[in-house]
Amino acid sequence: MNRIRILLADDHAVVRMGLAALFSTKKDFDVVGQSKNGEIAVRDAERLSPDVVVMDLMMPKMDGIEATRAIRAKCPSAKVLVLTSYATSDGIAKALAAGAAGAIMKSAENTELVAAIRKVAAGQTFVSDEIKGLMDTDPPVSSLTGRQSEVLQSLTLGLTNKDIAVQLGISIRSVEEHVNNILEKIGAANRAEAVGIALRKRLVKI
Amino acid sequence: MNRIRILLADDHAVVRMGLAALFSTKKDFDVVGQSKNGEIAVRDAERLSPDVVVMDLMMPKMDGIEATRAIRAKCPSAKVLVLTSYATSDGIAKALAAGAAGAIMKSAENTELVAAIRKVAAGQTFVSDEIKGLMDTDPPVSSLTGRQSEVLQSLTLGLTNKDIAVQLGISIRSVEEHVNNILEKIGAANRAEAVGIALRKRLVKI
DNA sequence: TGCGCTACCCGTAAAATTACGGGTGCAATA
DNA sequence: TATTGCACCCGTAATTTTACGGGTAGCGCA
Repeated sequence: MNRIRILLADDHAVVRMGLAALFSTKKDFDVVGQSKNGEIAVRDAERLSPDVVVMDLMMPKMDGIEATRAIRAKCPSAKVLVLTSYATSDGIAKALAAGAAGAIMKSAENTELVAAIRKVAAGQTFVSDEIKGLMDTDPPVSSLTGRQSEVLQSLTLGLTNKDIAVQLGISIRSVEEHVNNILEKIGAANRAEAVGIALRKRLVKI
Repeated sequence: MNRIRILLADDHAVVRMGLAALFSTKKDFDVVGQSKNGEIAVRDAERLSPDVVVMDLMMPKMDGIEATRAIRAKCPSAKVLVLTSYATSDGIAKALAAGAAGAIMKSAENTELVAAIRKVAAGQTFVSDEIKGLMDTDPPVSSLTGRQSEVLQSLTLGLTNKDIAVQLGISIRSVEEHVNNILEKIGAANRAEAVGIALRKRLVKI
């Protein structure tokens, strides 16, 4: 019988233990490893070649999105199931674009989680209803350009346009244009709202 | 032998399972209940009179701080140990003010968590070094007045001073004063930074 | 009773932001 | 090759925010 080989990637030891405890009750599940950050997860995935990687999005060293991309590149047979505590449309969209096969929230019931693992292991995709609803009611922002992300990050730190111009070595007028483009793209009426949206949707590092 | 009666309050089933699995390996620990939100935790604490409540801060229905306050009021013999994934100085300070006996991060190692439980069960306080460091490097904001909290919340939503004046039924000039007081109190140079600080420090609901 | 705190009110002026208009050069790509 | 998108540049004007100054009234607490 072919058991599903599972790698757990989460920085919280209690979460890894909980997942391991849950999966140990399923005869067709085999937890082959646990990784406490993204970097280690990538190495462990190469070493252990699991069928499914259960991936937290917020981890130190390397976040779940980058780790997902790296794992999909290095061992394409490993499916990635994103397991997150705070889901944002943009985060999920990025994870799926990076090659994740599914996404589910940590608040999900055990049965749903087990079903999700089986589904992605079978090569199908699985996105929980809760997350689907989120993607519908709050569609992801069309992605920001590199410059826009830099400027948005600076906005959240309270830099004025002049500050940003000096920091980036461009004119104030250009910064104003970047800011206006950001406001339009993320649907903010002003820079304070832009900061609110950026942090709530995790468009920048918190 | 008096085992330590423990109630687990966390909205994530996997975390509750992980904690239960960990504590089941300790002969002096007895997990007597699990609650998936703050409201239920308060009821369960009354019903089960545990020695220690392991309390997540971010939960639906009622957050961990309110739940801590309610539990300390209704059954003072129950010690509360805060277990959080994203610690902020303000959140921890509020939890301790609400009567929590300790605080530790979810990224803590199992041994530290077990030690923390034993310590608060024995009537001592326990704040992990990581959280102590956070409180030192980033001391909590002197608490905002009710009006200031309202205004700060509106700032994060991108309302202009005029909008807020209409919403609260006061003059723009008064709103300006509230905003200035907020900026000074939380150490922000302008409203965009105020929004950034408010959301990063969880001074308002996310 | 006096003190401090909060919630309000008012005016003026400088600074910053936002909203319009107009451009060029460059790189990728269809 | 033509188009598109991005990063830049410039000007003007309205609006908003921020920084000063001043004030009153109510409330709890020492």
